[in-house]
Amino acid sequence: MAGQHTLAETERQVSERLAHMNLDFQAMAVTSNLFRAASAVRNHLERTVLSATGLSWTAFVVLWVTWIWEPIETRQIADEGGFSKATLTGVLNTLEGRGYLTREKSKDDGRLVLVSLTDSGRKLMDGLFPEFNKQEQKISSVVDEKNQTLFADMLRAVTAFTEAQ
Amino acid sequence: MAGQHTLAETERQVSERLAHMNLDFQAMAVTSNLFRAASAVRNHLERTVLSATGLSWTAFVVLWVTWIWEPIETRQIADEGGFSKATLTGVLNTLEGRGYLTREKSKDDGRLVLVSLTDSGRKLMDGLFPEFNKQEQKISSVVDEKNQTLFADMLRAVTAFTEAQ
DNA sequence: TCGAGATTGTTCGGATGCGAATAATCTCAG
DNA sequence: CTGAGATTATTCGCATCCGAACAATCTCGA
Repeated sequence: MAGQHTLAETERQVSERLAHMNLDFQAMAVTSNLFRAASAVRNHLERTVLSATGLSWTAFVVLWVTWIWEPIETRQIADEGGFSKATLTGVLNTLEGRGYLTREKSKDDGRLVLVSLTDSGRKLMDGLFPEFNKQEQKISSVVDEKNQTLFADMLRAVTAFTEAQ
Repeated sequence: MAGQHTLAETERQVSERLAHMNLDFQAMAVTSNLFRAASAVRNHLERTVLSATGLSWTAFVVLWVTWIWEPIETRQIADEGGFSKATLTGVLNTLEGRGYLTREKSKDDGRLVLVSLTDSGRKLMDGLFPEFNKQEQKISSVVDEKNQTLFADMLRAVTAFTEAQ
């Protein structure tokens, strides 16, 4: 829940407190709502879809990326998922311990480690992702069908620009 | 950086691997780009604006919410910031230890704790937030001026719907 | 008034999360 | 061939993160 203040109340209070500072409130609204939305959706998906599996959000992302690209180099998982290599090492330990994936040294380059799903991990994702996608569909449906492409395009543009900085 | 695969390559690979599963790819694009964008922007702001201050992202959010609403109840900080009470306790310990804010028991309700910025904390935000907002402006500028309102509205709608679930 | 139930912040245990340092491996100019 | 520099995954220390259990406090019907 949004707590005591609605989004509108919060934005009113912000502009009141910061009125004298000559800021770009439009830009502030864009980024702050970006984080709010991402956080709300993540929390929702964790509670509705992930909690039953005992997977953390990051663990799910790791499994998902591996599911799509396996066998995949660890550095690419970290890139796709948006977290550090150090974080990934810990999550891979967790997921390997639960038998969802395996690590294997690359034969071409001894520095690299390749990650693949086990049968158990693949079975998990086969059952889990359709469920996950149903929730994605419900959430996305608040945006008009015709605007969804524009919405995704805007998000892509923000990502591309920011990563290029 | 986005790593070896562009956004387009990733989405192509996804639809190739999951073509047989009858999923809503439009919805998948919306949510996955939502997370990518939020993660990219957060990482960028951490590196460009926050790293010099030694503040974590969450610590900054706590300071920002307190800055806007002080004196503020801790439960509201957690609500506005989108993280748990348990997390907040730890971050408040850190920020209180650095002298940026103070905790005080509510006189009206002995269960509540009120948080306020110290002079040091207020001074920090006075200097830091305009810098932060400049980056927000740069990032938001990738979306047409006339579309920014629509963009923020879509994000607000996603948040409102998801939190109501 | 009073006590069962609700609410709040903290504590606890365990899993992320990151930057910096490290060891292993690869690259490529000389 | 070779060794200095680059690249990679891991380790380390520390700061988030969260759900669950907890103690303190409030509420409100009987």
